[in-house]
Amino acid sequence: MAPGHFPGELEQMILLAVLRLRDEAFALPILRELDRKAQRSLSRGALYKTLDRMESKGWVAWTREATGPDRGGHPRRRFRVTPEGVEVLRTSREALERLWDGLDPVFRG
Amino acid sequence: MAPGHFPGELEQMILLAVLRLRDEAFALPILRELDRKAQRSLSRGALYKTLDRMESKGWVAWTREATGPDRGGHPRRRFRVTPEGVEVLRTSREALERLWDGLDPVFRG
DNA sequence: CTCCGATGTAGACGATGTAGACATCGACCG
DNA sequence: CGGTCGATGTCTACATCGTCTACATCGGAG
Repeated sequence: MAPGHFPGELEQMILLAVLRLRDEAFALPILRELDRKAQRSLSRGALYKTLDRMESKGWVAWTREATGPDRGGHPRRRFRVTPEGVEVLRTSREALERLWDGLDPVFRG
Repeated sequence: MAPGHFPGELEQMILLAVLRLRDEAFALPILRELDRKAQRSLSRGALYKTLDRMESKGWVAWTREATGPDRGGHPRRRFRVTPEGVEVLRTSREALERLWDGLDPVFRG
């Protein structure tokens, strides 16, 4: 998209969580990953909303997985990051990287 | 503040630009730094709005610098990041760091 | 006096972040 | 069979963030 288009703070983290989970990127696992790795807890509604918005921007895509192993219920959605999604993530990371670069180490923690 | 409180994408970059500029953190220099280091261009209005919001959250503070060296005009505002601001920046960076950690190098660029 | 450049401020609005209520569908338990 | 529970999804409403354009100020240059 537009070169100056950066993903939001939450979008970034969700994109990363989906990448990390590879073929296990379903809603609940994503929530758990965010909570464990980033101390970032949010509701399912918030997650789906963001995921849907990113889908319309072409950063993620998904497929319905017909009913899980044993548990019944709605077919769940398996998410994946598109090449465009990887690209905006990379762009964002590089920008942050350059801004942190050279900063007094006392700020890094 | 609240443990789950992360700075927005733009807030993060502005905080970093202010840190980088040390005692030269005035509006225009911040805009230039963002543009050069992060290819992130925005209007002055957008910058001030964000800076003001961060002030009310206690992440930045500023002082009026009585008229510059020679140029006349309004006294300009010199910004600085507060300890709280440094803290949220650090938290955010660490979260992102952990999410990127271990990801296939092909995603990093 | 007027125009200009460096600043700041105000107002409006679209985009992002977030929660909570509500709906489905099997499994399991009387 | 009816009720409850857990894993899922969907929808609505709202708060916060990101952004621009227009407007106001104040010296210096013409």
